[in-house]
Amino acid sequence: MTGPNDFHSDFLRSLQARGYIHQISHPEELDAAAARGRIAAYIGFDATAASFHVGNLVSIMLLRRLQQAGHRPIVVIGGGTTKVGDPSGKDSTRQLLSDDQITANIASLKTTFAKFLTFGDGPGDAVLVDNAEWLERFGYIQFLRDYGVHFTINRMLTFDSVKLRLDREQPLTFIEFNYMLMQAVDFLELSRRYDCVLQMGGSDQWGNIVNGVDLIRRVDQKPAFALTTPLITTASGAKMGKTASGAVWLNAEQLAPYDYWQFWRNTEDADVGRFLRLFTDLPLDEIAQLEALQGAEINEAKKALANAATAMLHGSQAAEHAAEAARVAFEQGGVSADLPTFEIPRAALAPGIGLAILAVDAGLAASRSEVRRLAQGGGLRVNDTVEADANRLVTAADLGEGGVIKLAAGKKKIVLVRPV
RNA sequence: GGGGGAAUGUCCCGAGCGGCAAAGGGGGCGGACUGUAAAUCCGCUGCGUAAGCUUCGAAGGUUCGAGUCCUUCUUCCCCCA
Repeated sequence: MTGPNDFHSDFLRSLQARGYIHQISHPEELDAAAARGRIAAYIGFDATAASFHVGNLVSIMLLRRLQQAGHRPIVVIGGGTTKVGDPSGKDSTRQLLSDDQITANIASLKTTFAKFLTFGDGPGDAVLVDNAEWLERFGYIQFLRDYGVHFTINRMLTFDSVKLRLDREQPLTFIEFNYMLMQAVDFLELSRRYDCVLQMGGSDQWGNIVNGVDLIRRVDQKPAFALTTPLITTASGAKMGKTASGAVWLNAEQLAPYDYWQFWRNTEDADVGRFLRLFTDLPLDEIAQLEALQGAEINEAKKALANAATAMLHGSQAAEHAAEAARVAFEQGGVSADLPTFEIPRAALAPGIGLAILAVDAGLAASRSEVRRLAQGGGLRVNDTVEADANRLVTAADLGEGGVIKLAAGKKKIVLVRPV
């Protein structure tokens, strides 16, 4: 939205063309710097969960674009800041995590970055650092003397993250109030260590990022820039990132590649082009063609999106399996071994097991009551036959094609029950 | 320190004369229509096969019966000092 329409650097041109830019602090200067030579830029990630979800994907892709343009991505994992808690965009204080949890989360998150970035010691290679490395070294008084002097309360009170809480008369704890200082110090530290000139992030990070820019310019008189991405929502206005089964995690253990593929396959028509540009490496002209498809044909574009996005995260083989499983399940009505599977001891089928119980165990529903309601509404199917009685017994006689029982809740949630 | 309000279905907002599993939204789920889309329409939305069980900030009490009345406590807001 902000800045000139045509940039000179490959990096910003690419971001512009693919829809990553929301705001840039000094567009011309940054563009010139990126056109002149290799720059280093960073994005910070908090370690509040063991896995990223699609909401973080824009940022991760942004670092990927940076590297593709020949620049150096720096991934900052907030081992230190996570201990403080970012108040941005939240109207209540988040539960603070223990050191052990944070350490475990960091280890888990690291594996995801390797799928999107090339790490190493070369000049364009990505590096990953944990801000606990420097933040934890500070003593309180030293921190206040070194950095506290550069921040006025007057100004801090004007930031959205703070104002939001105050306006809503929600408490903002002192520890959270300090978050923005720590993030600014991160940027300064990276500027000194890696000559990092740019911090990127979601639009809700603008205030935090600009603080770092100001700090660097003031303390070291060095260039520093901010760049934020727009908040990604679906065309119908919903926050992106929910499926039938919950959040769209990037870890395969928390969301199977099949479900990840399905998430992208179910993209709204109006979002296909935008998502292809943001979340795949497909060339822009190819995307333009896919985007131009009309009516039912746009499903081909959604498959391309699902294939590309899944391949990038889980590998091309996983993507092919997911695509094939979906093709068999949806276009032929059959079963594929790649569908989500639930294993049950063969012995349990002899006396028979209640359908409602089985459906809950298999993860199709949260409670037996829910299964019952599903059945009443005509949404429960066993081997593609609508089943109105959630209490009936499921036995070995229900084993169908491939020696499995195919349970479905609605048209999209399918689980194969496999006796072992 | 004094006075006044508020907390509801463990997703959110929000009604609730002492008989309430608790109005109404949003969201979510299912069905219909389509194209595994959107929009629209319909149904469902505490747990349990059922009898029944457990819910309305917490703990006590009054009552045949309490979300609803009383007491104490917790948290949040407002006004006065």
